[in-house]
Amino acid sequence: MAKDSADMMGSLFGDALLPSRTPVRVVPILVPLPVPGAYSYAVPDGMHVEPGSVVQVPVGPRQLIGVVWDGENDERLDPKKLRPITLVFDCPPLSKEMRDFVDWVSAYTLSPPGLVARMAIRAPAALDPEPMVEGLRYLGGEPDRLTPARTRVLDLAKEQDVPWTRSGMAHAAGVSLSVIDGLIKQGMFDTIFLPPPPVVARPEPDYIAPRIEGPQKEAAREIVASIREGGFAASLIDGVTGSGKTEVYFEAVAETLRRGKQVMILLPEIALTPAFLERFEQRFGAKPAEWHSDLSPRMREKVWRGVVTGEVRVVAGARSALFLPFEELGLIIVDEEHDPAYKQEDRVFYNARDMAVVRARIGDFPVVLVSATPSVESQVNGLSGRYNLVQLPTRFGDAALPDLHLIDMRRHPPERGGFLSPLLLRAMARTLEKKEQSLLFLNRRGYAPLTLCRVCGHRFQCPQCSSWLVEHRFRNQIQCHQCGYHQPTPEACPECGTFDNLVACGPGVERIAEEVEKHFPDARTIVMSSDILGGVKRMRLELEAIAKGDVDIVIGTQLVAKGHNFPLMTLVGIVDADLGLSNGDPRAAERTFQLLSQVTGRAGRTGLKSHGLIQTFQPMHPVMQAIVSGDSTAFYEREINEREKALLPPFGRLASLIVSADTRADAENHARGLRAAAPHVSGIAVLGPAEAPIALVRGRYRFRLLVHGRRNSDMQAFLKTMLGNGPKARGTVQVQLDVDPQSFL
DNA sequence: AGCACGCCGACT
DNA sequence: GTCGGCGTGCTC
Repeated sequence: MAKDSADMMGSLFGDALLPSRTPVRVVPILVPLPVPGAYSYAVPDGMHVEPGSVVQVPVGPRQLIGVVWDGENDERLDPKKLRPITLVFDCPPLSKEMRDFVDWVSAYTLSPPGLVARMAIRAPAALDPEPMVEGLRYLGGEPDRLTPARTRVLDLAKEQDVPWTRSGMAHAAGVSLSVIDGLIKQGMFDTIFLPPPPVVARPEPDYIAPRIEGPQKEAAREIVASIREGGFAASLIDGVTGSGKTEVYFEAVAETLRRGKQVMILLPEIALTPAFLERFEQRFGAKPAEWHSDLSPRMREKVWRGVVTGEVRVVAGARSALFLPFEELGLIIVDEEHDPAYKQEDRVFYNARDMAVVRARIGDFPVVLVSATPSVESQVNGLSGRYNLVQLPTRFGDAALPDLHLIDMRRHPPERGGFLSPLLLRAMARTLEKKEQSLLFLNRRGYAPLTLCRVCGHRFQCPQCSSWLVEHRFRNQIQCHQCGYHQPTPEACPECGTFDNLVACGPGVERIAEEVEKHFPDARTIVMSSDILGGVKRMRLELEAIAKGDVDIVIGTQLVAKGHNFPLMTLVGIVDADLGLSNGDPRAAERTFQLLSQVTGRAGRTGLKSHGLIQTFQPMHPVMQAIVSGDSTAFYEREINEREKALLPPFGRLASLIVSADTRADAENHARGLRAAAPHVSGIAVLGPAEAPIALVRGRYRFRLLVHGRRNSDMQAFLKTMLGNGPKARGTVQVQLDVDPQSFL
């Protein structure tokens, strides 16, 4: 085939003579800006780019990192006027799979594709190859004077003829760096450049035989079988705390590694503890690579690079790990599937759990969701057979579920001024006598949630957001838990000026601690809440102290519910189990169920008999019943029905739009604006954050409307494209056509 | 996102 | 008269 004439001319006369005859190659590039699509750039002569290439391009006055994308360029742009790509980074291009995933997430979340793509290339310096490491090679020969230190170094170098680093060798030989430097000066060593060491060692699937038996083994077999079968499959492991869920999914990890594929384990940030990494190491002989927000830039870069090149086989990470551009991903695990931390709610709004399922579908490999208390939507998927439901109803080994009882606070009220029922206090006393540990849980920081003036009735309210100010006695402050506002605790009422008449209403953990100290002055008591001073370091020490048995009574907020194990804990008391049930969140019951399950699950891992006492004013409430009976079936059934009821008329099946926002109130406000702006839309359903997922699961609605964003023009654009030209509307919204994830599966 | 421009009210 | 608040538009 003859070359085209321009090319022939180019080779005859040199390209420089005929610049205008060479057609400008133009490629679409996603830039990290909130614009609806790709920008077009010219590819300079001699530069090689392909879809997925990571490049630097000029945008206005600055240089940004972008990704060469698929698809057409905007023909309205004159190719000759386009700005050229500045440079191509030396790293593998994003795979087609990854690009499809970015496009899908962008369409589904109605987020600009460039902002989604940015999440996949968020390891800034990683885009240049890692610098080589300087190594030393022994050349042979003897130095002029042989000292004992020098002998040790040379013996080591002769014994292990491998490249050493300066500091590595000094350390191994037990000498100082100057000894090594002296030998280098004498020409004993040659400096060579070595490829950088791997971030983490390779995990071995068969490092040890799995320690699982009975139902765990059966569950693992089931999941491993689905991996062997190949292709997409979604499973939900629903197992009580301590049932060995982790060991079960480790078998899925092992099988995937045996098949030469990479694995991603997603965890809520809080669960990425050293304990988890060690557990992984015990099974696989090496730690997984970590990925979370407070990774050092250097480490972030190494892991990112290891993932694209395929050197890293397993990543354990928080939700942002979902966008790591794996070379050959073969399995995603989403542990603590129900955890709200999987929701990202800035810039790009997404739930990493849902997007993990999508990524697995696109890559055609399995995904495993794991939880002791699955979210209602995953439960629906499990029950309907869309997900393969794997249940682990019993604890593993010698761990027994604690014996749980409700304390009806109407029949067993605390003494005046107190919050702990005599029944709970008695159980605590018995536990102390046996030299065992108790945990009191109250999900409320500070001393008291409300302060008022006995004389004039003034209530302390936040000047910025109008929620009550919470008294914190440790810090001598009153704080707003909504916006962070705080001031010193006042001594006089600002309204009537009266001194010493301010009264604290209701309990916080600090106040419970005060009550416990009154009843058990000799017990070693500790409060664990996110606002104790001393940060992570102090917390780690305190957890150690608890594990060693140096503490008798722990009083804590949510913080104690997650992750940590308290091996000596035999009594758990829930101070106010009803807290959180009546805050207007349609997800309140579900969240309370999850929290209470987690907290009561903290006890009883020892084999010692353990108890849980739950103080409630509503003993018949479905959450309380589900918790004490250990049977959540009826609870989930009811939750699903409740959510469905919320979807019935006035809009029901006729609704063509769903307005959903962070709170139901926000959604209502936005919907009001929309109804006024677009009276011809047949139905606008207003859903709180909780109902929207169910609506999608049931496939009732064709559109979803996410109400976010800040510009009037977003609203206008929406009205124009989706509703036709309605009257001008005020308000700020961002809108997207919804692609039902379930129809995609 | 960042930045520039333009329009109005509060001031040295 | 200016400074600076924010609402709006633009970036291939």
